[in-house]
Amino acid sequence: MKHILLAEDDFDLGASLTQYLELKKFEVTWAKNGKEALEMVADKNGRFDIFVLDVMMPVMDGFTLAKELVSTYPDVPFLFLTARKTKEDKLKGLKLGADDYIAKPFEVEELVLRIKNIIKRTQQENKLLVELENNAKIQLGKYQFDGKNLELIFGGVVHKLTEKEAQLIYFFSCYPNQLIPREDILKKVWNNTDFFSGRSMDVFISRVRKLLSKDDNITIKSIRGVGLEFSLKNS
Amino acid sequence: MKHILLAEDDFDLGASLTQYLELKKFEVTWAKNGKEALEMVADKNGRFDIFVLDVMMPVMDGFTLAKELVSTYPDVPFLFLTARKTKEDKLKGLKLGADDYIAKPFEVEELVLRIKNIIKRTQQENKLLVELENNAKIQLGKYQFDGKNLELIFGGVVHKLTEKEAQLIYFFSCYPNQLIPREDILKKVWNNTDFFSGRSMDVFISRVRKLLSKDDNITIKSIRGVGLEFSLKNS
DNA sequence: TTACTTGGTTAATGATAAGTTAACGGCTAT
DNA sequence: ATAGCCGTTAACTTATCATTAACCAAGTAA
Repeated sequence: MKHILLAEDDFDLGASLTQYLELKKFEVTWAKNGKEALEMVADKNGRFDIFVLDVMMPVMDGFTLAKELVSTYPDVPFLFLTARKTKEDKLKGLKLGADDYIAKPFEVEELVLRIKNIIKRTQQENKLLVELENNAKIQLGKYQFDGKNLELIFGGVVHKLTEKEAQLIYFFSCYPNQLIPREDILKKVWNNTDFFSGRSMDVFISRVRKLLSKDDNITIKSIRGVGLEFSLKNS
Repeated sequence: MKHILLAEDDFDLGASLTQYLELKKFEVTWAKNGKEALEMVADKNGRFDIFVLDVMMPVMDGFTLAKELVSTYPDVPFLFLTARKTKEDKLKGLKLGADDYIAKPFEVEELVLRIKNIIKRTQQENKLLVELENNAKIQLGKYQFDGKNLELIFGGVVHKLTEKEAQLIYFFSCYPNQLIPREDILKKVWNNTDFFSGRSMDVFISRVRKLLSKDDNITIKSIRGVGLEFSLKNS
């Protein structure tokens, strides 16, 4: 069962969210403010699958809370709930590394979807990471990708990769055949979503395309204004 | 069967780790604090394959425990579990010679992987060490390496090595044809990962390259920002 | 159409990691 | 003491690689 930490000061909203999420088979720990949240997380040594944080809370606000949390538990994904829908707020949230951002009022069903999505993604990434640690080479069409030794192998020929190239390829192979928002890649691989990182990413995508061009079944197509899709047709 | 000493005061975590590790066919001895751990290790004369130590424990903390353990059983690898993921802690751990460092919360699966990795590495190194202790010479391409007598022999000609040169060559020969992170070499050969040790290592790598340059099938190539690869083509 | 945006590609740039050689300084053994 | 050895530090050079810039092509809204 997935364990959610919910930090929400509003009693009504908190109670109904808790109830609904439990209905959806999540285990929910509900903290009424940031300080309480920190204590509850520490109690469990941070063993949560996701943190869901309200931005506006007394005692300690969501942003401050998030900052504390990431520093201690960098591997747990988190998303913000907020009444304000300003762009600055969103940016502030993303800068902290938030995995998502939902503006109140929202449909509970949508929150559940997003939570599920984030947890799924996180697990996906961990799964492949484990595979890599195990020395396993990942098969990408006719290529073999060895993320540990930074190698891309095609027909017995080994091509050395740089770290960033490898990271990007690794990230793509986590999400084959699905649309990946540019923002997500930037956050994960560049830890940064500014303009220049974006351009830098474009350069790397161009390179990776070239590196993987020997197999026609691998394509990286871009969806203007949204993101990229790494397709792997298995012929 | 590999034998793990687990020092962990948290009952829940300790119990679940023990259970999981046993499931993965490890023999687990679980100590609830540092003092108990020392006794248990002494009981078995230190015959463990790895020590897994929680940093924060009552009676005797993980760092103190580790210090005691390395002084008596320097050959057993160990890793730290810790809730805090501060840089100082990590550095403190590495200074003590820790082989790894896992921040809570972690996936149990990840812990298993790291444990396996460390044990594998240690065995790899021990295997060659035994080889050296016994018949004293390792074949490296056209060279013979005698780590015990600090000699490198090429075509009957004996070249005397210094201790560090020998250690480095020995370390490389443990991991032929794979990327070795700089940090790993520094930890093992220099017991230190600071800037100057790194530069010192560069000097030695340069020397070793020269020493081994008479056989074209031996190369030490560096992967910027990551590490080195000692390749041994057998022609 | 025009004006503007987004992304692709290539080349130039600059930061910094690594390579190399030499000088230094703490030991040890004489 | 002192000469020699050896690991470290320093100084300088070279190479690598992510970033930035510059220029293009394809989309999109007016």
